[in-house]
Amino acid sequence: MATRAKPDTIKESCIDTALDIIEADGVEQLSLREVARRLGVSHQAPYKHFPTRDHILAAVVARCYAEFAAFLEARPRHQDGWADLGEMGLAYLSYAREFPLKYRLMFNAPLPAPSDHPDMMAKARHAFDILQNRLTSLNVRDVAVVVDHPARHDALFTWSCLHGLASLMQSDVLHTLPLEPADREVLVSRLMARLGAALNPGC
Amino acid sequence: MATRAKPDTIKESCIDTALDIIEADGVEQLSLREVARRLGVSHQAPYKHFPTRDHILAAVVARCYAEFAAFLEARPRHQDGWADLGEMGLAYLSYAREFPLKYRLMFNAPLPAPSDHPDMMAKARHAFDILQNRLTSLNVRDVAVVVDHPARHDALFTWSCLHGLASLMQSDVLHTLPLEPADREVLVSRLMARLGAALNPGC
DNA sequence: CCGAAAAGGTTGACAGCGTCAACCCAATAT
DNA sequence: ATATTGGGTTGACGCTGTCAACCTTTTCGG
Repeated sequence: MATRAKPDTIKESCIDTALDIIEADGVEQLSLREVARRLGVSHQAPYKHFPTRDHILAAVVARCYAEFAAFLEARPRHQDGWADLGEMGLAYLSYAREFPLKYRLMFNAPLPAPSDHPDMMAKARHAFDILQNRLTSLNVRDVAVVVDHPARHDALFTWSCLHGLASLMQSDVLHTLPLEPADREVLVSRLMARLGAALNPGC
Repeated sequence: MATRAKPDTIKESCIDTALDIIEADGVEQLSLREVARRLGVSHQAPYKHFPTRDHILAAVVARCYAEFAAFLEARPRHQDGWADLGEMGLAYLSYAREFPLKYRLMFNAPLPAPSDHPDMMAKARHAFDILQNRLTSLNVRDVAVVVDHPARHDALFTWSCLHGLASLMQSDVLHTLPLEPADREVLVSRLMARLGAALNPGC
Protein backbone atom coordinates (compact mmCIF):
# COMPACT_ATOMS: atom_id res chain seq x y z
CA MET A 1 0.00 0.00 0.00
CA ALA A 2 2.51 2.56 1.15
CA THR A 3 4.41 3.15 -2.06
CA ARG A 4 6.35 5.94 -0.41
CA ALA A 5 9.97 5.00 0.22
CA LYS A 6 10.14 4.19 3.89
CA PRO A 7 12.10 6.85 5.75
CA ASP A 8 14.73 5.74 8.21
CA THR A 9 13.01 6.92 11.29
CA ILE A 10 9.42 7.04 12.40
CA LYS A 11 10.02 10.69 13.12
CA GLU A 12 10.40 11.42 9.44
CA SER A 13 7.38 9.30 8.57
CA CYS A 14 5.33 11.31 11.02
CA ILE A 15 6.18 14.51 9.21
CA ASP A 16 5.47 12.89 5.85
CA THR A 17 2.13 11.58 6.97
CA ALA A 18 1.15 14.82 8.66
CA LEU A 19 1.98 16.66 5.46
CA ASP A 20 -0.16 14.21 3.48
CA ILE A 21 -3.11 14.93 5.73
CA ILE A 22 -2.61 18.67 5.54
CA GLU A 23 -2.30 18.65 1.75
CA ALA A 24 -5.46 16.59 1.46
CA ASP A 25 -7.72 18.11 4.09
CA GLY A 26 -6.08 21.16 5.60
CA VAL A 27 -4.26 21.75 8.82
CA GLU A 28 -7.47 21.75 10.85
CA GLN A 29 -7.89 18.06 10.12
CA LEU A 30 -4.44 17.12 11.35
CA SER A 31 -4.48 14.82 14.34
CA LEU A 32 -1.63 12.91 15.86
CA ARG A 33 -3.89 9.92 16.31
CA GLU A 34 -4.66 9.81 12.62
CA VAL A 35 -0.96 10.02 11.86
CA ALA A 36 -0.33 7.10 14.17
CA ARG A 37 -3.18 5.15 12.62
CA ARG A 38 -1.80 5.58 9.12
CA LEU A 39 1.63 4.50 10.27
CA GLY A 40 0.14 1.43 11.89
CA VAL A 41 1.48 2.28 15.34
CA SER A 42 -0.17 3.07 18.63
CA HIS A 43 -1.67 6.46 19.26
CA GLN A 44 1.16 7.36 21.61
CA ALA A 45 4.08 6.40 19.38
CA PRO A 46 4.40 9.85 17.77
CA TYR A 47 4.68 11.36 21.23
CA LYS A 48 7.99 9.60 21.65
CA HIS A 49 9.34 11.86 18.91
CA PHE A 50 7.32 15.05 19.31
CA PRO A 51 6.36 16.37 22.74
CA THR A 52 3.16 18.06 21.50
CA ARG A 53 1.05 18.53 18.44
CA ASP A 54 2.64 21.94 17.97
CA HIS A 55 6.06 20.39 17.60
CA ILE A 56 5.04 18.11 14.79
CA LEU A 57 3.26 21.04 13.18
CA ALA A 58 6.37 23.18 13.45
CA ALA A 59 8.40 20.45 11.75
CA VAL A 60 5.89 20.24 8.92
CA VAL A 61 5.83 24.00 8.51
CA ALA A 62 9.62 24.15 8.44
CA ARG A 63 9.64 21.61 5.64
CA CYS A 64 7.04 23.64 3.75
CA TYR A 65 9.09 26.80 3.98
CA ALA A 66 12.12 24.97 2.66
CA GLU A 67 10.08 23.57 -0.21
CA PHE A 68 8.59 26.97 -0.92
CA ALA A 69 12.01 28.60 -1.00
CA ALA A 70 13.28 25.92 -3.37
CA PHE A 71 10.24 26.47 -5.58
CA LEU A 72 11.01 30.19 -5.78
CA GLU A 73 14.65 29.52 -6.56
CA ALA A 74 13.71 27.06 -9.30
CA ARG A 75 11.94 29.76 -11.35
CA PRO A 76 13.15 30.50 -14.89
CA ARG A 77 15.92 33.10 -14.68
CA HIS A 78 16.15 36.33 -16.59
CA GLN A 79 19.05 38.63 -17.24
CA ASP A 80 16.96 41.71 -16.73
CA GLY A 81 16.35 42.25 -13.02
CA TRP A 82 12.80 43.50 -13.41
CA ALA A 83 11.85 40.61 -15.62
CA ASP A 84 13.38 38.28 -13.10
CA LEU A 85 11.41 39.88 -10.30
CA GLY A 86 8.29 39.39 -12.35
CA GLU A 87 9.17 35.77 -12.83
CA MET A 88 9.55 35.36 -9.11
CA GLY A 89 6.18 36.94 -8.49
CA LEU A 90 4.62 34.49 -10.90
CA ALA A 91 6.39 31.64 -9.17
CA TYR A 92 5.05 32.86 -5.85
CA LEU A 93 1.49 32.95 -7.14
CA SER A 94 1.92 29.59 -8.84
CA TYR A 95 2.97 27.99 -5.60
CA ALA A 96 -0.04 29.40 -3.81
CA ARG A 97 -2.31 28.07 -6.52
CA GLU A 98 -0.70 24.65 -6.82
CA PHE A 99 -0.42 24.01 -3.10
CA PRO A 100 -3.18 26.06 -1.54
CA LEU A 101 -3.35 24.12 1.68
CA LYS A 102 0.37 24.27 2.25
CA TYR A 103 0.32 27.98 1.44
CA ARG A 104 -2.48 28.49 3.91
CA LEU A 105 -0.55 26.54 6.49
CA MET A 106 2.46 28.82 6.21
CA PHE A 107 0.78 32.19 5.92
CA ASN A 108 -2.82 32.04 7.01
CA ALA A 109 -2.95 29.59 9.85
CA PRO A 110 -2.13 30.15 13.48
CA LEU A 111 1.32 28.69 13.90
CA PRO A 112 3.02 27.55 17.09
CA ALA A 113 4.98 30.43 18.63
CA PRO A 114 7.99 30.89 16.33
CA SER A 115 10.34 31.60 19.21
CA ASP A 116 9.70 28.09 20.48
CA HIS A 117 10.61 26.58 17.12
CA PRO A 118 13.84 28.09 15.84
CA ASP A 119 14.19 25.71 12.93
CA MET A 120 10.79 26.69 11.56
CA MET A 121 11.74 30.32 12.05
CA ALA A 122 15.04 29.96 10.22
CA LYS A 123 13.40 28.34 7.21
CA ALA A 124 10.78 31.07 7.09
CA ARG A 125 13.45 33.75 7.10
CA HIS A 126 15.29 32.03 4.32
CA ALA A 127 12.21 32.13 2.09
CA PHE A 128 11.78 35.82 2.77
CA ASP A 129 15.45 36.48 2.14
CA ILE A 130 15.08 35.18 -1.39
CA LEU A 131 12.58 37.90 -2.14
CA GLN A 132 14.56 40.54 -0.33
CA ASN A 133 17.79 39.65 -2.11
CA ARG A 134 16.07 39.90 -5.46
CA LEU A 135 15.05 43.44 -4.63
CA THR A 136 18.38 44.39 -3.16
CA SER A 137 20.17 43.47 -6.34
CA LEU A 138 17.65 45.56 -8.26
CA ASN A 139 18.21 48.59 -6.12
CA VAL A 140 21.95 48.80 -6.59
CA ARG A 141 21.10 50.19 -9.99
CA ASP A 142 19.20 53.05 -8.44
CA VAL A 143 20.98 54.38 -5.42
CA ALA A 144 18.39 57.06 -4.75
CA VAL A 145 15.84 54.39 -4.04
CA VAL A 146 18.11 52.66 -1.58
CA VAL A 147 18.68 55.68 0.59
CA ASP A 148 15.26 56.43 1.97
CA HIS A 149 13.55 53.23 0.94
CA PRO A 150 15.42 50.29 2.39
CA ALA A 151 15.14 47.12 0.38
CA ARG A 152 13.44 45.48 3.29
CA HIS A 153 10.46 47.78 2.89
CA ASP A 154 10.34 47.13 -0.81
CA ALA A 155 10.41 43.44 -0.10
CA LEU A 156 7.59 43.70 2.39
CA PHE A 157 5.53 45.81 0.01
CA THR A 158 6.07 43.30 -2.77
CA TRP A 159 5.30 40.45 -0.46
CA SER A 160 2.11 42.20 0.65
CA CYS A 161 0.87 42.51 -2.90
CA LEU A 162 1.67 38.92 -3.79
CA HIS A 163 0.38 37.51 -0.56
CA GLY A 164 -2.75 39.61 -0.72
CA LEU A 165 -3.71 38.31 -4.13
CA ALA A 166 -2.71 34.74 -3.36
CA SER A 167 -4.57 34.79 -0.10
CA LEU A 168 -7.72 36.42 -1.44
CA MET A 169 -7.86 34.12 -4.45
CA GLN A 170 -8.10 31.11 -2.22
CA SER A 171 -10.19 32.76 0.46
CA ASP A 172 -13.73 31.67 1.11
CA VAL A 173 -14.76 35.29 0.86
CA LEU A 174 -14.01 35.35 -2.82
CA HIS A 175 -16.43 32.54 -3.41
CA THR A 176 -19.10 35.07 -2.61
CA LEU A 177 -18.03 37.30 -5.48
CA PRO A 178 -18.59 36.55 -9.13
CA LEU A 179 -15.09 35.72 -10.29
CA GLU A 180 -14.70 33.79 -13.49
CA PRO A 181 -11.66 31.55 -13.90
CA ALA A 182 -10.55 33.77 -16.75
CA ASP A 183 -10.64 36.73 -14.38
CA ARG A 184 -7.98 35.11 -12.29
CA GLU A 185 -5.48 35.22 -15.12
CA VAL A 186 -6.29 38.85 -15.71
CA LEU A 187 -5.91 39.63 -12.04
CA VAL A 188 -2.51 38.03 -11.88
CA SER A 189 -1.15 39.83 -14.92
CA ARG A 190 -2.64 43.15 -13.83
CA LEU A 191 -1.21 42.84 -10.38
CA MET A 192 2.23 42.03 -11.72
CA ALA A 193 2.09 45.00 -14.07
CA ARG A 194 1.06 47.38 -11.34
CA LEU A 195 3.57 45.96 -8.95
CA GLY A 196 6.26 46.68 -11.49
CA ALA A 197 4.93 50.20 -12.00
CA ALA A 198 4.83 50.85 -8.28
CA LEU A 199 8.38 49.68 -7.71
CA ASN A 200 9.79 51.32 -10.78
CA PRO A 201 7.78 54.51 -11.27
CA GLY A 202 10.25 55.88 -13.80
CA CYS A 203 9.48 53.58 -16.69
CA MET B 1 -21.36 40.01 36.30
CA ALA B 2 -22.75 40.23 32.79
CA THR B 3 -22.88 43.96 32.32
CA ARG B 4 -23.91 43.47 28.69
CA ALA B 5 -27.52 44.42 28.09
CA LYS B 6 -29.40 41.15 27.89
CA PRO B 7 -30.58 40.50 24.34
CA ASP B 8 -34.14 39.39 23.82
CA THR B 9 -33.38 35.95 22.63
CA ILE B 10 -30.83 33.36 23.59
CA LYS B 11 -29.98 33.17 19.93
CA GLU B 12 -28.59 36.69 20.00
CA SER B 13 -26.74 36.02 23.24
CA CYS B 14 -25.08 33.04 21.62
CA ILE B 15 -23.71 35.22 18.86
CA ASP B 16 -22.59 37.84 21.38
CA THR B 17 -20.85 35.28 23.53
CA ALA B 18 -19.25 33.52 20.59
CA LEU B 19 -17.92 36.86 19.38
CA ASP B 20 -16.52 37.57 22.84
CA ILE B 21 -14.64 34.30 22.77
CA ILE B 22 -13.32 34.89 19.27
CA GLU B 23 -12.19 38.43 20.06
CA ALA B 24 -10.40 37.20 23.16
CA ASP B 25 -8.87 33.93 22.04
CA GLY B 26 -9.43 33.46 18.32
CA VAL B 27 -11.86 31.39 16.36
CA GLU B 28 -9.98 28.17 17.08
CA GLN B 29 -10.99 28.43 20.73
CA LEU B 30 -14.68 28.79 19.99
CA SER B 31 -16.75 25.96 21.35
CA LEU B 32 -20.50 25.73 21.65
CA ARG B 33 -20.11 24.17 25.06
CA GLU B 34 -18.16 27.17 26.34
CA VAL B 35 -20.82 29.47 24.92
CA ALA B 36 -23.48 27.51 26.77
CA ARG B 37 -21.44 27.54 29.96
CA ARG B 38 -21.07 31.32 29.88
CA LEU B 39 -24.77 31.73 29.28
CA GLY B 40 -25.52 29.45 32.21
CA VAL B 41 -27.49 26.98 30.11
CA SER B 42 -27.02 23.35 29.23
CA HIS B 43 -24.53 22.31 26.60
CA GLN B 44 -27.32 21.51 24.18
CA ALA B 45 -29.32 24.72 24.49
CA PRO B 46 -27.46 26.49 21.67
CA TYR B 47 -28.31 23.60 19.38
CA LYS B 48 -31.96 24.59 19.63
CA HIS B 49 -31.05 27.77 17.76
CA PHE B 50 -28.16 26.68 15.56
CA PRO B 51 -28.06 23.26 13.93
CA THR B 52 -24.27 23.04 13.88
CA ARG B 53 -21.18 24.88 14.98
CA ASP B 54 -20.83 26.20 11.44
CA HIS B 55 -24.17 27.95 11.64
CA ILE B 56 -23.27 29.90 14.73
CA LEU B 57 -19.93 30.72 13.16
CA ALA B 58 -21.65 31.95 10.00
CA ALA B 59 -23.86 34.21 12.10
CA VAL B 60 -20.86 35.65 13.90
CA VAL B 61 -19.02 36.19 10.64
CA ALA B 62 -22.02 37.91 9.10
CA ARG B 63 -22.10 40.30 12.03
CA CYS B 64 -18.40 40.96 11.62
CA TYR B 65 -18.77 41.83 7.97
CA ALA B 66 -21.56 44.23 8.80
CA GLU B 67 -19.44 45.86 11.49
CA PHE B 68 -16.46 46.00 9.14
CA ALA B 69 -18.53 47.66 6.42
CA ALA B 70 -19.85 50.20 8.90
CA PHE B 71 -16.30 50.89 10.05
CA LEU B 72 -15.22 51.60 6.48
CA GLU B 73 -18.21 53.85 5.90
CA ALA B 74 -17.51 55.79 9.09
CA ARG B 75 -14.13 57.00 7.80
CA PRO B 76 -13.49 60.74 7.49
CA ARG B 77 -14.69 61.88 4.08
CA HIS B 78 -12.76 63.87 1.51
CA GLN B 79 -13.89 65.81 -1.50
CA ASP B 80 -11.02 64.59 -3.60
CA GLY B 81 -11.67 61.03 -4.70
CA TRP B 82 -8.07 59.90 -4.43
CA ALA B 83 -7.72 61.31 -0.95
CA ASP B 84 -10.95 59.61 -0.01
CA LEU B 85 -9.67 56.31 -1.36
CA GLY B 86 -6.55 56.77 0.72
CA GLU B 87 -8.67 57.40 3.77
CA MET B 88 -10.56 54.21 3.13
CA GLY B 89 -7.34 52.27 2.83
CA LEU B 90 -6.21 53.62 6.17
CA ALA B 91 -9.56 52.70 7.68
CA TYR B 92 -9.16 49.19 6.31
CA LEU B 93 -5.72 48.81 7.85
CA SER B 94 -6.90 50.36 11.12
CA TYR B 95 -9.67 47.82 11.42
CA ALA B 96 -7.27 44.98 10.86
CA ARG B 97 -4.97 46.34 13.51
CA GLU B 98 -7.66 47.14 16.07
CA PHE B 99 -9.57 43.90 15.67
CA PRO B 100 -7.00 41.39 14.50
CA LEU B 101 -8.91 38.31 15.57
CA LYS B 102 -12.10 39.45 13.90
CA TYR B 103 -10.14 40.34 10.79
CA ARG B 104 -8.55 36.91 10.81
CA LEU B 105 -11.93 35.36 11.24
CA MET B 106 -13.29 37.04 8.13
CA PHE B 107 -10.34 36.73 5.80
CA ASN B 108 -7.86 34.17 7.04
CA ALA B 109 -9.89 31.44 8.62
CA PRO B 110 -11.67 28.55 6.95
CA LEU B 111 -15.30 29.61 6.87
CA PRO B 112 -18.37 27.44 6.50
CA ALA B 113 -19.27 27.06 2.83
CA PRO B 114 -20.68 30.46 1.81
CA SER B 115 -23.37 28.94 -0.38
CA ASP B 116 -24.86 27.34 2.73
CA HIS B 117 -25.01 30.67 4.52
CA PRO B 118 -26.52 33.31 2.26
CA ASP B 119 -26.75 35.95 4.95
CA MET B 120 -23.05 35.75 5.65
CA MET B 121 -22.42 35.91 1.92
CA ALA B 122 -24.58 38.97 1.46
CA LYS B 123 -22.84 40.89 4.23
CA ALA B 124 -19.45 39.98 2.78
CA ARG B 125 -20.47 41.27 -0.63
CA HIS B 126 -21.69 44.49 0.88
CA ALA B 127 -18.31 45.16 2.47
CA PHE B 128 -16.60 44.53 -0.85
CA ASP B 129 -19.09 46.74 -2.67
CA ILE B 130 -18.04 49.67 -0.54
CA LEU B 131 -14.52 49.39 -1.88
CA GLN B 132 -15.67 48.77 -5.42
CA ASN B 133 -18.04 51.71 -5.41
CA ARG B 134 -15.29 53.99 -4.20
CA LEU B 135 -13.22 52.97 -7.21
CA THR B 136 -16.09 53.16 -9.65
CA SER B 137 -16.77 56.75 -8.73
CA LEU B 138 -13.09 57.47 -9.27
CA ASN B 139 -13.08 55.93 -12.68
CA VAL B 140 -15.89 57.99 -14.14
CA ARG B 141 -13.35 60.78 -14.29
CA ASP B 142 -11.13 58.73 -16.54
CA VAL B 143 -13.12 56.82 -19.08
CA ALA B 144 -10.06 55.26 -20.67
CA VAL B 145 -9.41 53.40 -17.48
CA VAL B 146 -12.93 52.06 -17.34
CA VAL B 147 -12.86 50.50 -20.76
CA ASP B 148 -10.19 47.84 -20.48
CA HIS B 149 -9.80 47.92 -16.69
CA PRO B 150 -13.14 47.17 -15.11
CA ALA B 151 -13.55 48.70 -11.71
CA ARG B 152 -13.95 45.27 -10.25
CA HIS B 153 -10.38 44.43 -11.14
CA ASP B 154 -9.15 47.67 -9.65
CA ALA B 155 -11.10 46.89 -6.54
CA LEU B 156 -9.60 43.44 -6.29
CA PHE B 157 -6.12 44.78 -6.85
CA THR B 158 -6.60 47.38 -4.16
CA TRP B 159 -8.08 44.83 -1.85
CA SER B 160 -5.14 42.53 -2.47
CA CYS B 161 -2.64 45.18 -1.47
CA LEU B 162 -4.52 46.15 1.66
CA HIS B 163 -5.29 42.63 2.66
CA GLY B 164 -1.75 41.50 1.98
CA LEU B 165 -0.27 44.07 4.28
CA ALA B 166 -2.91 43.65 6.96
CA SER B 167 -2.59 39.92 6.85
CA LEU B 168 1.19 39.81 6.86
CA MET B 169 1.44 42.34 9.66
CA GLN B 170 -0.50 40.09 11.96
CA SER B 171 0.92 36.84 10.64
CA ASP B 172 3.08 34.66 12.79
CA VAL B 173 5.62 34.61 9.98
CA LEU B 174 6.39 38.25 10.48
CA HIS B 175 7.35 37.59 14.07
CA THR B 176 10.36 35.84 12.61
CA LEU B 177 11.53 38.99 10.86
CA PRO B 178 13.02 41.97 12.58
CA LEU B 179 10.22 44.50 12.25
CA GLU B 180 10.25 47.48 14.59
CA PRO B 181 6.94 49.05 15.57
CA ALA B 182 8.08 52.21 13.81
CA ASP B 183 8.55 50.20 10.63
CA ARG B 184 4.88 49.40 10.63
CA GLU B 185 3.94 53.03 10.25
CA VAL B 186 6.40 53.38 7.42
CA LEU B 187 5.05 50.30 5.72
CA VAL B 188 1.51 51.58 5.86
CA SER B 189 2.34 54.97 4.43
CA ARG B 190 4.59 53.50 1.76
CA LEU B 191 1.98 51.01 0.72
CA MET B 192 -0.68 53.68 0.47
CA ALA B 193 1.61 55.88 -1.61
CA ARG B 194 2.46 53.09 -3.99
CA LEU B 195 -1.10 51.97 -4.22
CA GLY B 196 -2.03 55.47 -5.28
CA ALA B 197 0.77 55.50 -7.84
CA ALA B 198 -0.25 52.14 -9.23
CA LEU B 199 -3.90 53.12 -9.63
CA ASN B 200 -3.17 56.58 -10.94
CA PRO B 201 0.03 56.27 -12.96
CA GLY B 202 -0.46 59.68 -14.58
CA CYS B 203 0.23 61.86 -11.55
C1' DC C 1 30.40 -9.06 30.66
C1' DC C 2 26.81 -7.40 33.39
C1' DG C 3 23.79 -4.16 35.12
C1' DA C 4 21.90 0.39 34.48
C1' DA C 5 19.86 3.39 31.71
C1' DA C 6 17.75 5.19 27.96
C1' DA C 7 15.05 4.90 23.63
C1' DG C 8 10.98 3.60 21.70
C1' DG C 9 7.06 1.12 21.69
C1' DT C 10 2.51 -0.46 24.21
C1' DT C 11 -2.28 0.03 26.75
C1' DG C 12 -5.34 2.61 29.59
C1' DA C 13 -7.21 6.58 31.35
C1' DC C 14 -9.03 11.56 31.49
C1' DA C 15 -11.34 15.78 30.10
C1' DG C 16 -13.09 18.53 26.41
C1' DC C 17 -15.17 18.70 22.00
C1' DG C 18 -19.40 18.33 18.44
C1' DT C 19 -23.34 15.90 17.89
C1' DC C 20 -27.35 12.45 18.28
C1' DA C 21 -31.16 10.77 21.03
C1' DA C 22 -34.58 10.89 24.33
C1' DC C 23 -37.25 13.23 27.46
C1' DC C 24 -39.88 17.17 29.47
C1' DC C 25 -42.46 21.34 30.08
C1' DA C 26 -45.06 25.39 28.63
C1' DA C 27 -47.14 28.08 25.15
C1' DT C 28 -49.68 28.10 21.06
C1' DA C 29 -52.91 26.61 17.47
C1' DT C 30 -56.68 23.80 15.86
C1' DA D 1 -59.33 20.14 25.00
C1' DT D 2 -55.98 18.29 22.65
C1' DA D 3 -52.11 18.20 19.56
C1' DT D 4 -48.09 20.47 18.05
C1' DT D 5 -44.16 22.80 18.46
C1' DG D 6 -40.40 25.76 20.66
C1' DG D 7 -37.02 25.61 23.84
C1' DG D 8 -34.99 23.61 27.54
C1' DT D 9 -32.86 19.27 30.01
C1' DT D 10 -29.65 14.91 30.73
C1' DG D 11 -27.00 11.19 28.89
C1' DA D 12 -24.39 8.95 25.61
C1' DC D 13 -20.99 8.20 21.57
C1' DG D 14 -16.66 8.72 19.27
C1' DC D 15 -13.28 11.90 18.39
C1' DT D 16 -9.30 14.68 20.08
C1' DG D 17 -4.63 15.86 22.82
C1' DT D 18 -2.24 14.47 26.62
C1' DC D 19 -0.65 12.09 31.08
C1' DA D 20 0.74 7.87 33.34
C1' DA D 21 2.37 3.40 33.74
C1' DC D 22 4.40 -0.47 31.84
C1' DC D 23 7.31 -3.36 28.86
C1' DT D 24 11.03 -4.47 25.51
C1' DT D 25 15.28 -3.74 23.16
C1' DT D 26 19.38 -1.24 22.50
C1' DT D 27 23.24 1.20 24.20
C1' DC D 28 26.77 2.21 27.34
C1' DG D 29 29.70 2.65 31.67
C1' DG D 30 32.31 0.02 35.25
